This record gives sequence, structure tokens and C-alpha cells, in this order.
Amino acid sequence: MSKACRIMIVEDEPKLSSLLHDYLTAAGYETALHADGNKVVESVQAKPPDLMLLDLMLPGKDGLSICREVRAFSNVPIIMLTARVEEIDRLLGLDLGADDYICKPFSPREVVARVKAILRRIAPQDGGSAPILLDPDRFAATHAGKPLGLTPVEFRLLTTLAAQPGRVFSRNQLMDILYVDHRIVSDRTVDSHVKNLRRKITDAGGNEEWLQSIYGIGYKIEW
Amino acid sequence: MSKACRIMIVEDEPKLSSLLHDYLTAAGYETALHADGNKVVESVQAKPPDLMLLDLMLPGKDGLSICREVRAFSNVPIIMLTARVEEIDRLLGLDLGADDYICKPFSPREVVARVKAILRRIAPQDGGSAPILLDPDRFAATHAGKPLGLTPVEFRLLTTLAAQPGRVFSRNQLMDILYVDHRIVSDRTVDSHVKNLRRKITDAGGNEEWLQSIYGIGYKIEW
DNA sequence: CACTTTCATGACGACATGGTGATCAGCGAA
DNA sequence: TTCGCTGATCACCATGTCGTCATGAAAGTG
Repeated sequence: MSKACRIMIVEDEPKLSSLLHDYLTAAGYETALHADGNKVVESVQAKPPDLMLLDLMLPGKDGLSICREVRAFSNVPIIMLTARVEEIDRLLGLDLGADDYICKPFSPREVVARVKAILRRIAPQDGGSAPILLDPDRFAATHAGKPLGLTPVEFRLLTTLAAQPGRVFSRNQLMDILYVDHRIVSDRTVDSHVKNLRRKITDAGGNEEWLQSIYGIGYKIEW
Repeated sequence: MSKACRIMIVEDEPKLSSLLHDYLTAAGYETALHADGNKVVESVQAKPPDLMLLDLMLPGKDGLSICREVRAFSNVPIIMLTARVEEIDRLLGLDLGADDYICKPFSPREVVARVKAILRRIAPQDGGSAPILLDPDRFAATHAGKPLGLTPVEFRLLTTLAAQPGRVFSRNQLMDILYVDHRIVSDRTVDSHVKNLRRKITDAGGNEEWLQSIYGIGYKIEW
């Protein structure tokens, strides 16, 4: 399976937390739940998530303190959930170091959108999640230090897919991106490049399941 | 009720944008204006609007690139504004992921009507009432985090029904939507797909009564 | 209740799709 | 030129998916 981003949800209202869990899971994230503020900081220390959704009002330790304490040792992105708009200004003034603030009631889609936005923003510095490193400048792809030795087309293909892990690209989309001049090539050409790419990935010690085909749809990267 | 929806208008012609602003405001929406394409993507990331009106030809970054970049992190509805009818076909072929295309010159009333239509269409998704979540990008349908593992036909069928919960679709309507090429298939084929879909829904812990048959009419989703 | 229509289900064959290796053209370097 | 590399296409096979049918159950009708 994949190494999806882990989102920690700290929210005492069960309906809200399960709603968030469902939407985030559907968007390809893993979730970790805390219904009160008691063990949150320890949990973040033990197993740091990739992002935190932190309710302000909590039984046990409140979100404000949690945010401060976490910030003392971690730069993990934090989105604060607040009950009232007016609070946001106050929180901004406190300079907690949270990355975003969302006011209840919120649409789960909006939350997912902001999560995606933040994770995307910090993605470049987050090299840990992707087992294959891509360096456009050097035109080099490496896995565990081993260079894959990709051809130009293979490199563009991998870069495209890896830019949005989990998203499925149709062959037409891939060809549009691979060939800016919109030349007409056979669908099977993509298959061929995928085949070669998979071989080079496994040759370098990678997992061939990283590059998955979705029957009747296209291809995606999942790690 | 929820607060007013924010519509982002990206249009370099001042007369047009102020016209759109006036009509949308009159219709009860808030607006955010961009006269060129330079900071649009950043703005969408920072404060996602509920819908975007995006002109194709822009100073700075063009609408095509903006659409692609926004789609990389957001499912916000996008309506593209184009100068010529012929362009629409080309844009459709590029599979940008825009939700609608409007050709200049357009009547502001028409734009407002389409905006309303799209926001109404996606509104149900915001409620969080749907127990099964659909993500076209990932080609993923999940219930409580569990993936259903749908085939392309099943995914289209479920998407169609779930887009308008409660509405009954006849088998002919479903076939029309499932097969753009209008091939002739037996009515019973729909039954088969419904059967498989129901099984996968229940396998994932869902309720098989969600997908109901209406005797003599067709099928509907009810949740 | 008898009869008809409609639906659910499992099985099966036809077909579409994906994986793979072979082949060939284009192209630059030796 | 020949060689080697890249990239595009094809043929073949395996597998997944789809459409249809037969059968029995359920729903509607008179």
C-alpha cells in the first residue's frame, strides 16, 4: 500500500471528526483521531503527523496550549478549527504559528481543499514521503541513492505522475503533457514507457506496484 | 443558511468584469476580482472561492495554465469564458477539468444562471450527508474510508445517481449517460451493473437500500 | 387468486484492456 | 558507414470487464 499523508484530527464532536475522517480518507489521506486534548502532544512527539486539524475548544487540554506546545518542537502544519469568526482575529494576534484557521460551521470539502493547499505548499521540502527523488535540474531520478537512468520521456512521465500521487491520469492527459506539440501517437506508446519505467524502478530496488494502472482509466503513482 | 458564496472573477476587460460583478452581487453572491492572471492561483490557495469565472485570454498567466494549476490542488468549480465557439471543442479535448464553458459575447443573466446551476449541483456534496464519497481525480469511491473498487461503468453509474439523490433515472437515461457513443445495449445490462454496485456497497459496510429500484420506472439513490 | 410485468441473481461467452517482447525508424557519436 | 540509444508501433497473450441470457422471485393488475 501507499504511504499517504497522516492527518491528525483533534476534535471532541464525534460527528464532526468522523465526517472529517471520511472526507480526508476519500482524498487519500490517513487519519489519527483524538477526542480530547490530553495525549495529543505526546502523540505528536511519538508519531508526528503530516498535518494537524486542531479544534480550539476541547475537553482536557485546550487547542491553544496544544498549539504552543507542539510549536515548541515541531513545524508540523496546523489548521485551527474555531467556533466563531471573531476568534480568528484574536488567534492571529496571539501569533501561535498555526498555518490556517477555519471557522465552524465549515464544509468538509473546504477543509480538504485547505489541507491539500497546505500540503502542496510544503510538498517540495517534504522529500521523505516519496521513495524516488526527482531532480529536474540535474535531470536525475534516484531511489535509495541509485540512479534510475531514465530517458527524457520516462523522466517527464514520472515527474508528471509523481507531482500528484494518487491522482489517476488518462493516457490522453499523459500524452498531452508528454508532448507539448500535440503530436498524435498511439495509446500503447504510453504503456510501453510505463513498462520501461517500471523495469528501471524495480531494477533500482523500488516496488513495481508504485506505478499502478487503473483498468479502463489510466495510470497513477501511489506511495 | 450558509453565508454567501464567493465567486472569483478573472477577467481583464473592466466593463465585463464590473458587469459580472453587478449581476452576481444582485444575485446574492460575493465577488473577488482579478484583472490579470498573475496572482490568481496564489489567491485561490489562500482563500478558495466557491466558484471561478475564468477568462481564457489574460495578461500575465493565461486561463489555461491557471485552470491546470488550480485543478492540481482544488476541485473548485470553474467556468471558462472564451472568445470563440471553436475554442470550446479544443478545450474540451484538453480535458482541463473545467465545469462549464461560456462563449463571448454572453448575457450576464446566462452567466448567473449557469453559476446557480453549478452551485446547486455541487451543493449536496457540501452537506456531508452522502455516506459514499466520490473523488473523480483519484477514481476512488469510499465508504467510511473503505474503497469500493469500482469498475469504470460502475463508477459512472454511481456518480450519475449520486449527483442528484432522490431523482429517479430510467434505464434509458442511464444508458445515455453511461455510454456517450449511444450504443444499443439491453435494459437488463443496467440491472447487472446495479447488482454489482449494490454488492460492492454492502461489501464496504454500506446499506444496500441506498440504491433503490422504482418498479416500472428505474433506479435512484436515496440517503 | 391467477396472470402479467418487472426485477434480482448467477453463469457464461464476447470483447476490451493491459503487459510484454520484438521490431523498426530516426538520430547522433564513434 | 556502423553502432548504440531512444522512442514509437505492433502482435500476441493473459486477464478484467461487460453484455446477455435463463431462471426464479417479487410486484403490480384484474
